Amino acid sequence: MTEPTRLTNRQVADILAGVGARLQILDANRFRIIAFQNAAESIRNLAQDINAINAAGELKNIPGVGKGIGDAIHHLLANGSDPEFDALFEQVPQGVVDMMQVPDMGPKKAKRLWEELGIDSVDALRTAAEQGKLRDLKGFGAKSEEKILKGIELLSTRVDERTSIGVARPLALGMIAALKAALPPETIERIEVAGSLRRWKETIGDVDILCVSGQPVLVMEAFRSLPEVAHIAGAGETKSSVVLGNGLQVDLRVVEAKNWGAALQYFTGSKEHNVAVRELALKQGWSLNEYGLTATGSGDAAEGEQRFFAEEADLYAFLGLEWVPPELRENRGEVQAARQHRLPTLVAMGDLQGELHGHTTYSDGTGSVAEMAEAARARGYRYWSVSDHSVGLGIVQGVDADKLRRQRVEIDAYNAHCTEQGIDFRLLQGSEVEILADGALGLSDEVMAGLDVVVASIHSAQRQDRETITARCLKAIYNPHVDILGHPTGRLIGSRPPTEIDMERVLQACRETGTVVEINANPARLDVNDVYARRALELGCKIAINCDAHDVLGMEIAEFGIGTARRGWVTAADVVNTLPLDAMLACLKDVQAKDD
DNA sequence: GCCGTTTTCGGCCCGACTGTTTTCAGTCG
Repeated sequence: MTEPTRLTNRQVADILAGVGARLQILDANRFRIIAFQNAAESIRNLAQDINAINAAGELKNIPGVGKGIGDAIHHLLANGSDPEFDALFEQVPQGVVDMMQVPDMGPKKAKRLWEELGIDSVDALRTAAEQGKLRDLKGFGAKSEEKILKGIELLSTRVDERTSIGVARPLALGMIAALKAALPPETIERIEVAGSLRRWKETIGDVDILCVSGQPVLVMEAFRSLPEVAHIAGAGETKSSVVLGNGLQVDLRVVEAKNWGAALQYFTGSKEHNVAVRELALKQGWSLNEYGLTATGSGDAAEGEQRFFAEEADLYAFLGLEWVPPELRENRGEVQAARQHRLPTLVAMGDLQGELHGHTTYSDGTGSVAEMAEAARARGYRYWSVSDHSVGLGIVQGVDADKLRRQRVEIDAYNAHCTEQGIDFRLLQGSEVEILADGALGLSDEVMAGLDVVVASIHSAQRQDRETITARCLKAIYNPHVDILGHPTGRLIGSRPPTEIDMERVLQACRETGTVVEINANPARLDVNDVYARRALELGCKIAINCDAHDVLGMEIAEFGIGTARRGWVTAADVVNTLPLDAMLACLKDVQAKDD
């Protein structure tokens, strides 16, 4: 019996989004459209495999999935297709859906161009615009053609539509610093990044900056004159949009001090979180916008009465909510938790006591053992684990048992120096041991037993099929000497997709064996991501937040790991490297085994 | 089509901007 090809969460989400887009073009009931879009987004952000959820008969537990969409997904997974969806995909060509990628081209325009001029692809759209065939259509003019051509151009030049937070954040902070420097000190009263950057999302669509100033025009002019600006996309009195050389769009909005709370809330998003908050406000008789609350007349306050909030927390409190940390604002249950005053106290930078995964010149790092130790101490860490690559990783000169012995001497000497000087710091000896293609490890059990911390990671044969790579990883997890699973999915944001590994089984095995799950803080990795981190907690796993530093500057990125952890609802108590040294070591497998 | 601190029906967020318009529809964030 042959099974249909197994659909991934992303594929199911894409199909549902495709259905939503086609319903939009066909001008279906707008709430039905939203339902498909919500379900697609919900499944895209799911930690568990949709097939497993389906097998357990729990599709309807997915937020946004009810009977109708649930049944359709069931069909889709069982047969590889759904008759109703197939008909929709047949009716509206993919090219017409693609046309909606062009800026300012929505479903209404796409539909009319398709129906009235037979345009059914972006290419056909370009040709028609070039030939001036669009201006005859009611509602279109020469300017529309120009705009469409420009939009198509933009589409083809912009390869990645989202920018890594690792790139966007320094750029945004740099622009804020430059803007302050360019203006008299008192011009800007407050300024902060908002949007997905403030939420520490792993990729950023565009940068939103919010500021309070009594002289908005002055601020706008200074902003548009910054040297990074390649193109000015919009220039209003309180709002400007610019595009930087790398294609990143940055929006700056100036508001009055009394609107700061509502404006910061509004521009931080996410859209889904804001919708949930506004719905809640409406139920209490208030309409919420970026300026504040306006009474609708359905509550106690007289219609039209306004409330302003200098701080975000005041707005949340007025609605009966705890202040929601930006990282949680994704409408993943945070509004309800805030109502019940049961939001978690998220892990913060200051909680980290040390790190358990980093490299030195013994493998592919550029800092010596002592240099890395000094850098760790400068950050206020109490411990840092030297975990160079083991043998088995082809491209890197790995560390074998012999080299480890020499390294141990160096580490012992550094620790002795700390003891003499009365310095409360301890270097640990570890390894980032290679999980080989067959699941064997790059070091023997005997050697690993002599190490303080063992991180096990996959760097090769990442294209193995789901079953193979999962079994390979499980073998490492069940090894009694492996303490931490390093960057579990192997993804590189924007350049390499995650392996096909079955994270649900991996996390369950980590829970069962007491293997710690890493959040690798490298902004190109952020692995595990926010969603898997939260799932790991649900299953009862422990987390480690590590920079995987390869040089002394490599420890500066810890904040990205913290941001990802916070997005995953992680508290300090969930993270082993927030513990003092002895308590942290007691969480690791080897020590537990020795105690037995 | 989904959902429930107005739960099995009747709701479902808000404002700015743009281009083509003489009052607005469409798009976006």
